[in-house]
Amino acid sequence: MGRAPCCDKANVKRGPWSPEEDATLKSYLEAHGTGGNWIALPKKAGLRRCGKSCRLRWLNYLRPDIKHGGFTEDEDNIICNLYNEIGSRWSVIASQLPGRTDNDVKNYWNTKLKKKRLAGKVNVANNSSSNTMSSSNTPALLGFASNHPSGLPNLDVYHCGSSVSDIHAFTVAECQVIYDGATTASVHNSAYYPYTGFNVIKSNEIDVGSKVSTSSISNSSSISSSSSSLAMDDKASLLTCNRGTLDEAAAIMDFGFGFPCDIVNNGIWFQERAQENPLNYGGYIPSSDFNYIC
DNA sequence: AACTCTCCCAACCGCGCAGGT
DNA sequence: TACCTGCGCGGTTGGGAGAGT
Repeated sequence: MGRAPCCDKANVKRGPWSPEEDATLKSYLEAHGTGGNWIALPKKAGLRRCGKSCRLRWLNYLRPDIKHGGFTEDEDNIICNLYNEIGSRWSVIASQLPGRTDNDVKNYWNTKLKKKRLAGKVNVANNSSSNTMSSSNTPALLGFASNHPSGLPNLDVYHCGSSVSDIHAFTVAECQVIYDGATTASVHNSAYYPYTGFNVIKSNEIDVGSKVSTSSISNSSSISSSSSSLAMDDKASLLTCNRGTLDEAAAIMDFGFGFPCDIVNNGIWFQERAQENPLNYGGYIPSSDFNYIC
């Protein structure tokens, strides 16, 4: 026996929505919300539509924060980079593009971007030498903006150049970690990590000895081990802080070569974070969401 | 002008999952 | 534990619009 239909298809209208239906649905939702039940909604709103159809119409078209119109080049690049990383998880990709829906992104990919990408007209972050890091840049520290909805804590802080596009390899001597000391203990349990002020830990307070085996992770690309920078080779070098509760959480990660994060256009892609919280944020954080501290 | 082809996107479909009973 | 129901997701389709002949 097949699955029961979600509604009585003989008695619901299908096909394109009329302006009157749009207005009815919109005014009902603005006045009453969904009530947590899309299936019952059309009857309450006086619409001869399937609940799923109402939901789709609202989410993909009527919502006030929907952005209609063409995609920007930045959006193209974000989509391509995320597609490279996670494939066709359109809802995850769309969550990184404010105002865009998964349907929008999916349609755009299938009709335009796939071809554009094949033609080589979209920048895609990869492990090539284009991400070569220079250690001669002015050191800077980079932390997440306060209350970032990704839940990523401020105490994951990264050493970089003067801008995201200028992130470079850090040397052991340059290592610093900044963290929010006040709420460290709750970081793993809190979706929102309140900023209450940074502390700075000098490099001599960091345990540089620990390495994390990446045997369960696909081989990452090699970073030169001959420089004074941290070498990754086939391991991920994490500098864990050895101060109490920060021991687990505070880490400096190396950049740009696949694991654990990549610089992508206008932001940074966190492979591990994507796995932790794939449904909502996908591990991509745009550069505008970072604080810069020199 | 008429017809055909291609592109685009709104909408539909069915499945997997989560939550409730 | 099993079943039911609703939600959310990704894949697919249908038809309108515009381009090409």
